[in-house]
Amino acid sequence: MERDQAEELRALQDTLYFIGGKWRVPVINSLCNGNRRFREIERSIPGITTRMLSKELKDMEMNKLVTRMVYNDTPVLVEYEPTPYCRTFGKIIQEMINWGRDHRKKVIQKQ
Amino acid sequence: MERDQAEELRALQDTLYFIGGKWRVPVINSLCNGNRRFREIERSIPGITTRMLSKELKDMEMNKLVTRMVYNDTPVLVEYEPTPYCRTFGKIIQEMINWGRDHRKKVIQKQ
DNA sequence: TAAACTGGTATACTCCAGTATACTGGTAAC
DNA sequence: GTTACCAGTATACTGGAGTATACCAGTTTA
Repeated sequence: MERDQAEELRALQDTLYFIGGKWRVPVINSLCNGNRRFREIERSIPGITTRMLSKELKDMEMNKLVTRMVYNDTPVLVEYEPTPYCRTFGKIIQEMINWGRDHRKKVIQKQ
Repeated sequence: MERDQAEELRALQDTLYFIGGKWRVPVINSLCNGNRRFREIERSIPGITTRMLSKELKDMEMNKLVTRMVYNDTPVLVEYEPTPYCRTFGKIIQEMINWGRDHRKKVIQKQ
């Protein structure tokens, strides 16, 4: 049986669309690494602005990648919990980390 | 030994940067599927324009992801050959295809 | 009591990735 | 002789992703 290139391309493009911008994957990664609070996530991703993180988390909440939990202690405590669905990105992210690592090695080697 | 989150993030961001825009991954995928000629690649990726494909292939040539071969028959024949390095993306792409497929299933299921 | 933390929002701006469209010069098929 | 293929280039335009910066109200630390 022949592989359906069109179907594969669709699946691929769905994933790329879902990943979207510059910050989605790093945010997922941060959550999967155990970071939960807003400033904690922010600090774990150098370069991201509050605005972008805020947008990203809202978007991810709508897409059921993250659950926003508010605890009414004083001061109020907010935690972002990655959903099981969020964690299904794990393999892709791991492959990306591996590739990036090898790439860096290769670049250093060349110099 | 503790995992180095900063190092992992760097590797991840390197990969994301390398992937760059909307078309890099689909083009790599097309090449890895055996498409070689300009119009052939173009047709295999619905929605891409000649301009974007041209830019992408040039960029990929500079980054040693693709080799441009010109055969001086008449009419001139041009072929784009993916380098071994290009093929190292295979795992990431496969994981992306898998994820996209599962995602689609999940979405259809919900309706 | 001033500084620094929390979890964000508001406004303004910029730049370039991606789109749209037309065109070229040569070859080959109908 | 006109339509269609090949492998692209040229020009013009735009939307929105991402940046920069300031601000808020409350709390805790020095």
